[in-house]
Amino acid sequence: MGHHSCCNQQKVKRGLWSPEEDEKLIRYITTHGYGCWSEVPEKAGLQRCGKSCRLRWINYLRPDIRRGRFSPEEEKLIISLHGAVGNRWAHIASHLPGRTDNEIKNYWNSWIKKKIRKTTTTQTSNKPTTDQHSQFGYTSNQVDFLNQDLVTKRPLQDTLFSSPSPLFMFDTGPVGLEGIGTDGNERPGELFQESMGLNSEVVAWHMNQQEVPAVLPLASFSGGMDSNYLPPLIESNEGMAAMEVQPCSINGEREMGLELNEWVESQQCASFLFWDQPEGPVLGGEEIAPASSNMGTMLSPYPSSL
DNA sequence: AAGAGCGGCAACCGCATTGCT
DNA sequence: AAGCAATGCGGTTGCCGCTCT
Repeated sequence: MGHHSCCNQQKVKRGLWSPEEDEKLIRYITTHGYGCWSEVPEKAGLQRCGKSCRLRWINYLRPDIRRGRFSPEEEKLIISLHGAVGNRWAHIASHLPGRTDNEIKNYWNSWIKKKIRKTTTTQTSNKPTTDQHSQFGYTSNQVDFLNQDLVTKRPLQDTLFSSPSPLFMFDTGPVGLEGIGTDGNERPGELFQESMGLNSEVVAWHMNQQEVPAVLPLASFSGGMDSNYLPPLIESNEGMAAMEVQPCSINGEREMGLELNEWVESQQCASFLFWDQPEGPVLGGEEIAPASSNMGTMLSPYPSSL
């Protein structure tokens, strides 16, 4: 198609929407719905193409839209989901109620990249420290991964969703990975890098137990999922997106004295990101992220490089 | 004060996908 | 099965406001 059929009409207006146009579109959609977007402009008295109307409604005018700054929890969720599915903005947006793909895409392309570059610049001249990363809300392992993603543009979802291994594991325990590692000095970034060479993936979300009581059987995640699959999110009582959880044996393995990377390997896991740990120090006494979140610890997985 | 540079973001473009005939 | 139209999606553009010099 050279031209969009919906935009073939003459004198279609382009550019920013005026308040009057917005009002017309809102009035029409709220009374008639939007069964066929190509019919909307004419019926609503707008000199726009249907596609433009749809975009305007979905991204800015629909009543359940959520505007304003992204919360730390949303930001973390975006980064985590982006690591899992790549630039599939609509997919990511589906896990952030009220947010649009366009908004998330813009956010990623400006704010998050800027943060990462800023951190990377610092990193090149100085050995990274926990403080440097936590000033932006990222741990070193997150930054490492994101840098890699930005540089290589590797289509991560290909490896993630083609893996025969269990893709998702969940830990409802209040301490999760606390104490994993035998020397007491391991940093999350090092653990992350060490685990990058493995060939399978796992998603492990360690959620706050009080907020996320639901349990889903692990088997429901381990096979037959289509390429669009992500575990379902549920709403906590604070309005945050949270993932349903399933107990796993992290603590048990820790008690057996395994290093985390060994444990990861034994579980056919590839890599992890570590989010907030509001319970206090973890991983050998290191606080791995600023305790700014009340979301609980969230472990986000990334597929290993092949 | 003014203009150049930059970044954020709304909107567009083109391709992919879906659904209908 | 093929063709077409509508919709969905991600990449990109370009305007506008802010900051810097």
